[in-house]
Amino acid sequence: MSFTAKELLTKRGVKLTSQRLVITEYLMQTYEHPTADEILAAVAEKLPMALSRATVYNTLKTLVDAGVIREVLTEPGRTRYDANTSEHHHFVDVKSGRIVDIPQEMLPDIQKVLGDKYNVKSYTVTFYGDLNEDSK
Amino acid sequence: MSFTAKELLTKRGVKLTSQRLVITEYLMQTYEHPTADEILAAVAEKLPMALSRATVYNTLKTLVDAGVIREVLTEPGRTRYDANTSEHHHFVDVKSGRIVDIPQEMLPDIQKVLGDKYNVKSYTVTFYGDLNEDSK
DNA sequence: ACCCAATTTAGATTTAGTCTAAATACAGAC
DNA sequence: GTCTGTATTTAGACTAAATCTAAATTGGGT
Repeated sequence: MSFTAKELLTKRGVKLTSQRLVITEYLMQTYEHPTADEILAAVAEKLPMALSRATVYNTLKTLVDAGVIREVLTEPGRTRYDANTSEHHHFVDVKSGRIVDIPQEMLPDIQKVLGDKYNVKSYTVTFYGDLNEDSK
Repeated sequence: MSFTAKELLTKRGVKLTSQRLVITEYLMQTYEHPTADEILAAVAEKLPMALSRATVYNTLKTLVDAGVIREVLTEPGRTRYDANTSEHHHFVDVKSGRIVDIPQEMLPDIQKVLGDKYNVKSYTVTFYGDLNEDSK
């Protein structure tokens, strides 16, 4: 049901390296939708081995291409990453910047409403607003 | 019904300058969702006066803050701009990169479905897929 | 015409991301 | 286990997008 990072990479045909494993593991256990630099900082500090900026970017590209993670675009100029690859969307709390996952099932299916003219392969919905804290 | 750039800026409390006018006019007559650099290139070439990069960025920020234009985030690392401020969404043709406006009315209203926990102020839907060319 | 605040400007700076070429790691053949 | 070739990682140079700075310009109000 729920895969380890190692199983997931293998399943998706990504060769195992310690850098790829540790980046994937980090993304799987955070809900923070971190940027590449945040990933570098977080992973580098808990690692004995070195980890270069280029490797973080290379690895993120590899993982996105393999479908292991997704890019999240919610603000200008920064790309964030999300290990949740189930179909889902995002809610941005505009005060804190916190990004919360919104499962596909919470929304009506709008994939089909566009009709023949548009062959929709995927879509993302990004909500902006205030997250009601007491119902966290 | 349909405003001139000058009327729109005045209505929104943005002081008139020739740079602001010409950038707003350019955005109002294109459907290309251009980046800041594309705006600079397009506007600079048809202008007698100079126009600096900083002014383009300053002006775009001013116009976004005043609600005259919107930012469009469809791809990593590049911010695009759209003078269509009616509630609408975007379809990205993944082959050509062309971005097409999708009016709010084409979609079910998903503003309300999230319930009390989320106070949605705005949302954007971005579709990715193939645009069927013969029905253009 | 003068003044003051807002705007524009060139260019330096910052930040996100890419590229390059050398070093390292790893899987398969033996 | 060692060899060998390809893939991966690396440091650091580089590029591109956006911001900052401080000086020059503009333009409305008197």
